[in-house]
Amino acid sequence: MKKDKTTIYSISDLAQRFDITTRTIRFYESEGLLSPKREGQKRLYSQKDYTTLKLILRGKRLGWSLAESRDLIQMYKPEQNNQAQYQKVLEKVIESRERLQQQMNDIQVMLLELDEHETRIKEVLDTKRQ
Amino acid sequence: MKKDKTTIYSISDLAQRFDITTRTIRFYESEGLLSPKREGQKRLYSQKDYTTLKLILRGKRLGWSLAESRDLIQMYKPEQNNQAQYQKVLEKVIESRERLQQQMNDIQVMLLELDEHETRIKEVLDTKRQ
DNA sequence: TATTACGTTGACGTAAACGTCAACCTAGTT
DNA sequence: AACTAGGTTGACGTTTACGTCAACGTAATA
Repeated sequence: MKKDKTTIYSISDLAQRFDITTRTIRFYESEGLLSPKREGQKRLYSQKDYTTLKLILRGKRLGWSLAESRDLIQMYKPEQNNQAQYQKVLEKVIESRERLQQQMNDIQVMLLELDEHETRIKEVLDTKRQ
Repeated sequence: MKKDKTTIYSISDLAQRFDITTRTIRFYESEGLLSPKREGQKRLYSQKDYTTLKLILRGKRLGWSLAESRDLIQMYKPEQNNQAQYQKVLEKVIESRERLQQQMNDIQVMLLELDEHETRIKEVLDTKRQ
């Protein structure tokens, strides 16, 4: 079963696939990050919802707040019809990109420091060995 | 005044330079991330403390918890004397690197999606213009 | 000597992001 | 009909990372 457009997930389905709790998923909805269809009471998640969740969790791994992820999600929604709206979205794109580039930079610095530290340690271990 | 080894900072000095509050700095100390010298009651921060703070804030920008940053800081301390300790540090180095690489990957995906979205929007704006 | 600047230690408050019940509904199975 | 598996909505609790007082100390300056 691959991700064709008609695939539908239950809440526990998603919880399992992403290794989070159903409580978390409902919480994201209450915060305006998700808005699944309903069948009676039960929530039905589409492929789009799945993608949105993936985006949220990616954001979390990068330390983005739910509010920030919600903004991103809004940005990707095709509700913007007039020119002014588009301009705002383009500005948001730039902001997000800048944030991500700062994070990239931070990561590179951290990786460099890790490398240096590793080298130092291995040198100590080597000299000890003689 | 550049960063020679003897430069000393007051708490409000650091707060200004990093644009955080003194409360925050004291909080980091209470959580075991900093341990400045004292002059009577007053805290005196060395160049090492400065560097540690920089590391903490870099971690924050990447969504690392204070506990994680504290582990990193511990890792960089030259207290480890026996082989087993060094081995543990090397493992930690690997873990940290993996985490950072995951984050790098997440960033690249996000940047790609931003690019695609920007392109789509600009296409719409272009076709509208005709 | 009084004020001002800068620092200190509690103690309590708060926002974000959930966890943890409890009480309930519903559809299918024994 | 009773049970089980999954789902629902509150409501309250918890952790992290600080903010916000209050009450006090100390050193330099007016």
